[in-house]
Amino acid sequence: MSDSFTSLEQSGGAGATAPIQRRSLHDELTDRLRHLIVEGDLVPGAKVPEKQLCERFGVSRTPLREALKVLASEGLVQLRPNRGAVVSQITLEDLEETFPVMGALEALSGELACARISDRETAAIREAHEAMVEHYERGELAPYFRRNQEIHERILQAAGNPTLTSLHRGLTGRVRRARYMANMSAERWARAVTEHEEIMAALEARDGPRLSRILKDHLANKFETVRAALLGSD
Amino acid sequence: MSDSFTSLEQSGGAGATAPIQRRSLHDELTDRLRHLIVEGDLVPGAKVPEKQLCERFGVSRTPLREALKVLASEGLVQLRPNRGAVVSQITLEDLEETFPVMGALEALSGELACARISDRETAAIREAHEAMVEHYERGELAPYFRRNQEIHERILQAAGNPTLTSLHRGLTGRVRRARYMANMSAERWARAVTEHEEIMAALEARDGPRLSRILKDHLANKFETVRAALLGSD
DNA sequence: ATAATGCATTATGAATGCAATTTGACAACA
DNA sequence: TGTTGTCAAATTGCATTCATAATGCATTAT
Repeated sequence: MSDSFTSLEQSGGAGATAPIQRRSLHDELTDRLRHLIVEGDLVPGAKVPEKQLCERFGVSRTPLREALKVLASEGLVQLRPNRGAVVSQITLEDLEETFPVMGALEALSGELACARISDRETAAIREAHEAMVEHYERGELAPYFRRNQEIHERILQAAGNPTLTSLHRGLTGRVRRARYMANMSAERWARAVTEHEEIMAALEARDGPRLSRILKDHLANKFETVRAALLGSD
Repeated sequence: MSDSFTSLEQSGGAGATAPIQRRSLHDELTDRLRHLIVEGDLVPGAKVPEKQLCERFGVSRTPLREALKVLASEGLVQLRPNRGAVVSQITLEDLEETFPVMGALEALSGELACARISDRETAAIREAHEAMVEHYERGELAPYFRRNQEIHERILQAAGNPTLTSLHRGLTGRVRRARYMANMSAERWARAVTEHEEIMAALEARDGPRLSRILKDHLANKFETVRAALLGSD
């Protein structure tokens, strides 16, 4: 039996024998709602009437409410007893406490990644890095941002620590709604690219402590940018 | 009207006019279930039939299911579509990835705490520390453990970063079920107490980087103990 | 005119009901 | 003997229903 399974596994190729994924409604809903919130389609502070969302998604209230509970535990919405859910506001204070934590997590990811990453993956990240630099030189903000994000995600991935990845993802979701990157000054942008060069160097040298420090500083700088943008716009 | 309210406030005494706290069932249930799991009353790997729990708590399935969703998002239970929930197993691999993350978080908490803690709170922690040492000298494991936990929680608290506290709490919950501290050797115990002396010293000196490093190492050592216990018992 | 009160409407919290899926047992068959 | 197929019981996922609290509005009193 183990044999037949193995042969199946081999002949079928990657994923062919993976369990067909039949997602439950509440699971699907959770993802969709999270997406709506993270991408800003549901504005912070807005009430989230259950009925309206039910009609929007064509489901009953039960799975929707289950999804809301999960999102509440992630901090994306707030549930006020008997008074419904609101999309969480993200305040400067929130960011002030979120960034150091993300910094600590990214620092750890750098440390772990250096210890475990393969040459192959390093090369892949290098590739993403070059692409990102090109976008920078052309002044293409959105593609730059995507590549940037990809690099950080790949480092996280290379750390090989799902718990770490998951916590980081949660914080990213909270913060992403505050996309003030558009306000990024030319100087800050140049500086960020420089920092990324350093990140690549440390990664390719497998210098964990150094990468760790750079990532932490990188995030701290990023926060300063965001803070400046926030204070400036108010 | 403001007058009468004020007088009510004053005559009623503390809390008499405070909003009566009405927790929703699912919220209460979430806490209770979490407690059952963290404290090991529900053994890892065990199935969690909804009906049985409903009878146990005297509620219907709706709030119970909502609670399970939340616990699943915390990683305490696993939900298998159409197949119910099981209490998550905690494997050595899980611990191996959880501890470094906790280490990073505690390190950050040390850093932040040193920057913000008051003399008053430092003194309170010192008090807890002395009490813990006494329990150690008397060989009272359980009270020792409680004090130990109290100290780490107070440092977390002193860091003044709810996000950090919350993430840490989540990980603690996962790990606490693996209470192999009873297997702690005399040497390890002595070493742990020494480390706590160092923690106190660094905290009282407001030496953030040093406290940070000590906490990280402290946790790494703790993990080694747990790992040894795990490997030994299998 | 303004503020307070009572009522109707609406939304949320929880329970129940129903369809679909899984599970376990037992029989048929190679 | 071991495998496969079928079916009943149990369990889960979701929709619906009922109960309770919150909200909006009209009325009334000051």
